[in-house]
Amino acid sequence: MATLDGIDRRLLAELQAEGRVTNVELAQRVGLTAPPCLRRVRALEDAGVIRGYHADLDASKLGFAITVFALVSLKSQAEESLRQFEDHMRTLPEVRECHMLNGEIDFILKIVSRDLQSFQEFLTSKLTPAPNVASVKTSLTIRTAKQVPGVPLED
Amino acid sequence: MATLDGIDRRLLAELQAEGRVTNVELAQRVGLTAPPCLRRVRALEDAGVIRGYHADLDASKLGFAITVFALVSLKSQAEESLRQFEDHMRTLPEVRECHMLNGEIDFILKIVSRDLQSFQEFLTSKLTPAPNVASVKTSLTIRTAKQVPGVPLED
DNA sequence: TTGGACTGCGGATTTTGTGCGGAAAGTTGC
DNA sequence: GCAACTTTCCGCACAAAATCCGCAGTCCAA
Repeated sequence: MATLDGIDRRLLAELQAEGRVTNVELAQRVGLTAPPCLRRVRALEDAGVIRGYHADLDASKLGFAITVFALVSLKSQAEESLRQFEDHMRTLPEVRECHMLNGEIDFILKIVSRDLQSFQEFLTSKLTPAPNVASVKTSLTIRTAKQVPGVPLED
Repeated sequence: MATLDGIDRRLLAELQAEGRVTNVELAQRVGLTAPPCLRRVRALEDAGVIRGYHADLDASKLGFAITVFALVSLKSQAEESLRQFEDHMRTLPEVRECHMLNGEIDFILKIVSRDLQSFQEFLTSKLTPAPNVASVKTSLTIRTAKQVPGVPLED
């Protein structure tokens, strides 16, 4: 956990909100000139605080109408079984997120698919028959009210 | 849903994976020169296909140790009640995502917090007492095996 | 053939990125 | 307690690179 000063936090907040600002603009916003601003950003990248940058795409405009959350329980919670399941999830492009949870649900998945048919095809041919899967409960997203990336730096 | 050709799709895939590539680099990767490449990107931005760009930050390195999924049921599913709840969620910085679901669970939330104490403070003072909330079931994330933004353009 | 859309080229402007001098803050030794 | 040293980081200057505009040529489709 790196030691960050106030300027670093403002840099991160700005870049999280608007990842393609120019360095000169960014420097103005945080009250620096461009060179030290760039050096700080590079340092944050090298330290792994900034993992990368991503375009935020409109899924519906690209023909991905379906977002589903799947609650998965496994038959065995042995570490090797968990790893094996996670490795499998990493190979499936429809699975965008895979989180291991406490409690009786073992994993939650976020799945993005083009339509209901291709989702069900995915579910029955890729997810449910995966080794060690005990149960899968899925919930379709009706609408998304909020979708903000990252962490709440604003407080 | 915009009409995209193969070059557009490759542009989007590249920008989703690496949102800060320079335009000249991007142009090379998709087989264009820089000016038409930039015009395509601008057009995709204007069309809303690209909603924006965001830095991907390491939550743990910034002191946000806790990610929680909360399954929320409301007392009333009237449209006005749903809207009211969504509006409230939009005001809470800890709530990073809020999706309305089908089935008996009404909403799923992704919540990011600094530590267990501040999360429980948030839960008992902000979420559970929110108007119209019937029940909240939370699950702590043990570890995250996969976290990929956006849509599966690679297929 | 003509219109429309898009590409590639050239060049002005802006941005990125590096080397260097100097100020501020913290540290060591006396 | 204080001076000298070290460290760190800023801002300036300048070179390299990318952005982004006007313009002319090209490729389809009507």
